[in-house]
Amino acid sequence: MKRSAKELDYSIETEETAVFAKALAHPARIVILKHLSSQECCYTGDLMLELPLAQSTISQHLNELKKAGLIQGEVLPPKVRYCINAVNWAKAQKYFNEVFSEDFAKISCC
Amino acid sequence: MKRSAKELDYSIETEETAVFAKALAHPARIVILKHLSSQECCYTGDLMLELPLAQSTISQHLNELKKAGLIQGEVLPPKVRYCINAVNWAKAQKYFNEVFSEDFAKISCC
DNA sequence: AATAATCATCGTAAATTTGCGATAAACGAT
DNA sequence: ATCGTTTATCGCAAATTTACGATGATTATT
Repeated sequence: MKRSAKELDYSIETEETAVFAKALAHPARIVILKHLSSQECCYTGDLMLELPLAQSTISQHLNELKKAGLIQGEVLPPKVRYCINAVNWAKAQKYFNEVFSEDFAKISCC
Repeated sequence: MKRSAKELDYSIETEETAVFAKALAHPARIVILKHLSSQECCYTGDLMLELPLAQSTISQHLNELKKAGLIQGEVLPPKVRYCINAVNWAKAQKYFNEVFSEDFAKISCC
């Protein structure tokens, strides 16, 4: 890794797509996102029942998703309720649709 | 990372979704995929014109995409022609659509 | 047989990711 | 004021990712 983080070698959209993809790049985070998008909201404790991971690890995964902008947390002491971030969710939908806009089902390329 | 790679803690679909997402989790690979899906096929040399990376690094990224199943290479000495893998491309489309099936545009969750 | 072109692989270094237990922080309830 | 509940953060270790230059492999051309 010799490249500076400040250089801008790619378009904003390309960079953001990669950030969203990285957020999805772990099965635990897929589980969390699917759970949140089907159940509207949930607490960290709920996720501990669905994941084979320590509480601290789940908290880290939640933080990854938050950093990527896909979820948001509302503090309701002593709990924290997590939900999908609607704005960035729509953005991610759009970006992934663009990546996969082309359909190769009937094209025999090679 | 204390967990064994052999344990199966998640569903096959969840694991595969994460693998596809990891393949997309770098801007260079987004560029490659977009290029391939718009241009049908291309050679490694073509990608060197579009990416600020060394040839060996691009080769590694191509290998990542190949391992994830999203692309395939046909050896045409001394070149190699890369294309989208239609079967897994369709699979990835389906998986991402499932993750993002829910629409939060009009739902005020939190 | 030697050369040029193209791409993969090797070796290495730095950064990041993933995981855990332990501990801290926040707050309601007692 | 202390205790229990819930979640975040710290510190650490192991694994993986990303990047490069150098080298190797393959094959057409000379």
